[in-house]
Amino acid sequence: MRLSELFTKTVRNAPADEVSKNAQLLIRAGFVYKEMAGVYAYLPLGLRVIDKIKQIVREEMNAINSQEIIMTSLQRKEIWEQTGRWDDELVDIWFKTQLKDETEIGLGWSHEEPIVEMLKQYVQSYKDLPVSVYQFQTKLRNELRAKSGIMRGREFVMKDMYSLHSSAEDLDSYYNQAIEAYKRVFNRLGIGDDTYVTFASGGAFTKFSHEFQTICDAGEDVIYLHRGRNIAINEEVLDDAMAEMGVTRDELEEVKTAEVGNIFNFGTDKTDTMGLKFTDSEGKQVSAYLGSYGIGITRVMGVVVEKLSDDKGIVWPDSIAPAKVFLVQLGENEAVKNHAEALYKLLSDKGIEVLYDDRDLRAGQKFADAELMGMPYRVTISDRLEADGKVEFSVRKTGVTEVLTQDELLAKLG
RNA sequence: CGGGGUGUAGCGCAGCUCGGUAGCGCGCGCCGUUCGGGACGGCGAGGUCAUGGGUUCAAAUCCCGUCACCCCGACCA
Repeated sequence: MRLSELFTKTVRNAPADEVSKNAQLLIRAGFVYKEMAGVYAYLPLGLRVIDKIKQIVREEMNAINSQEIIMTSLQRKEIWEQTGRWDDELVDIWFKTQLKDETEIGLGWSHEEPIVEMLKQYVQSYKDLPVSVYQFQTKLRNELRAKSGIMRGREFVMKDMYSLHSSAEDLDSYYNQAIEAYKRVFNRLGIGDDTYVTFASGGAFTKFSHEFQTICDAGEDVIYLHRGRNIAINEEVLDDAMAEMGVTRDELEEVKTAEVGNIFNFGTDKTDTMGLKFTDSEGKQVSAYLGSYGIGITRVMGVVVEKLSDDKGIVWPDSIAPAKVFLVQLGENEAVKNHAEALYKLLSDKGIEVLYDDRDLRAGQKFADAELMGMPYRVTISDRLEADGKVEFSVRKTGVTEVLTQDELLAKLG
């Protein structure tokens, strides 16, 4: 991608009404555009990040035999009335509207009920189980107050997965597979070290659910952490979980976190009320066991920006950076230009993504933009280096800079 | 939803107290000099002063309403 052709541009000042670090940096760097409070559009660079996060999640969900689908945003009132969750008293974040014929409908803030309803049509026998489906969906929630930039909006992208099983044991086993898959996801996203599987409040079938909480000052949750034993507990279930795990309050460290994922065992709670039954091997009708598993895709993006940026801008991990290399061409000298073009082509042909700064700007502006946008590596080609055909290689995260031959560069990027 | 604050050019801001035809910086366009850390000079474009009403000879400025946005709190399946 050539910066000369990219329609977005960087700006020095963030909008005054944007306070959160993630939104300030993402807006300044041209990754997102604010449509209204809590509602952000994703521009070319931001979309690339979203797509990469999705792809990592997709690979890990596919690896545990889940199948990707897309449910709908428009949802039927009747489905939600089955579990009582159409009620504004119970769910206060509904966006509701109506069809031209005045049929009341809701805009999807979650998809548990619709998914269960949909699966009723396909699950009749124990032979149809287990089944796991997931989707990337734009969730719409009428939050009273949006805040923290893209970390808590009224419209956001979430990966939600649902699994149905013929027994509690089978669900447990899958639930544990999902925990491991989630750990791999957060490791690959570059926040694994600070992300903890956390005890949170459960439901009718289990004492606890599990949240994936990432240490982050901009987060909204507080958890209690035992780093040595790798135990994390949400404050809402602190007493119960401490008893369960045999730890005391003074062994635990209080930290601020952002919830980047959660998994929940519904047992047969929802399938009972919604009537999702299958025929077991003895010919009896029984309710299926349901698990649900979420990851906030756009929230994770915000958390990564919050955690990994520095005073100069964003620092993307390799795995989700819009491009691996920010290629800077300094000056309009023919030889330099040709060299930069050739390197752009060479790297691109090798499958290395390059953001090529071919704009006619001064060095300072290009370097400042490179740092703001946060590609993992910067490669500079200039008059000064052209004599011996070398390039400058700089690591965004550490700032370490060295002059390399092309072969050395390729080795670094390989 | 309670409390507080802010709306003036694409972005950041001044002007409002004390009414008199709207200004600065960045960005943008053209010309020239510059060119490895956000250059400099010259010329130029760009504004229903959030919005509706009121007061007045005259409103960005004063009064009333509305909307939007931000912060704190509450809320967060």
